Amino acid sequence: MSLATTRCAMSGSSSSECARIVRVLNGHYGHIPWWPGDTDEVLIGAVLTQQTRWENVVHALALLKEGSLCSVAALYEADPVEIERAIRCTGFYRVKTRRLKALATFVMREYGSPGVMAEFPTASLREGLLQVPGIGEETADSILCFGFHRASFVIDAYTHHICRCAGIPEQKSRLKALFEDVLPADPEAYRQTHAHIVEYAKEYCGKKRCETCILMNSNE
DNA sequence: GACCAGGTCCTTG
DNA sequence: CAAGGACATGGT
Repeated sequence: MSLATTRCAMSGSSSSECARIVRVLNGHYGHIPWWPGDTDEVLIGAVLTQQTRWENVVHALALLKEGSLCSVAALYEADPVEIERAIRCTGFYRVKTRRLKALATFVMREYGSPGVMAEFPTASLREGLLQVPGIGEETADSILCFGFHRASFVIDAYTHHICRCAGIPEQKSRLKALFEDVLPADPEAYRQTHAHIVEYAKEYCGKKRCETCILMNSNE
């Protein structure tokens, strides 16, 4: 990539820095496919990907499909042992099985199906999801953003990390509001921006040190 | 063998 | 409220 590596003094507001991150990453990556798949798959994958590599999640989803367990309705009825066996490769498989059961129970009892859920407003869904044990802010927003195509921005460890590199020391809760204030209303922009951030972080940010946040510290 | 991965919850100080 | 630990397998 032919980007300046000179670091510049951080003089902009957090809001304009946020906008800059969105703009720079979009210019760098353009449109990239991210988390395709139906709503059921996103609901399940959102739990499985907690603190876990996506490749392992893909494998688990394939195993769930083989056992006809890759749907909220199926998980609702399934024997936990069967679920555990399929998702073992994602780690934390006992907790995650409990969380999937809790999520499936919530969806089936409160709505009847993910399809019916889609008729409800974002705020209502978010409030409900956060009541489910094992569904925190990031998982809830992932479900809303990628499963129901809502404009609810996902703040994960990567986003927090990159913002810190860019001189935005805000807390995660505050970051969500910052991005949502800067992004256009189009849910697709929310999806793409999150995708860009994750791709960027995985590609350039080392574990311990982060002298690699080149884009964030460049002049454009 | 050490260290980390697209978190969340519970316990402590 | 911040910090630390538990949950667990798989890749580097």
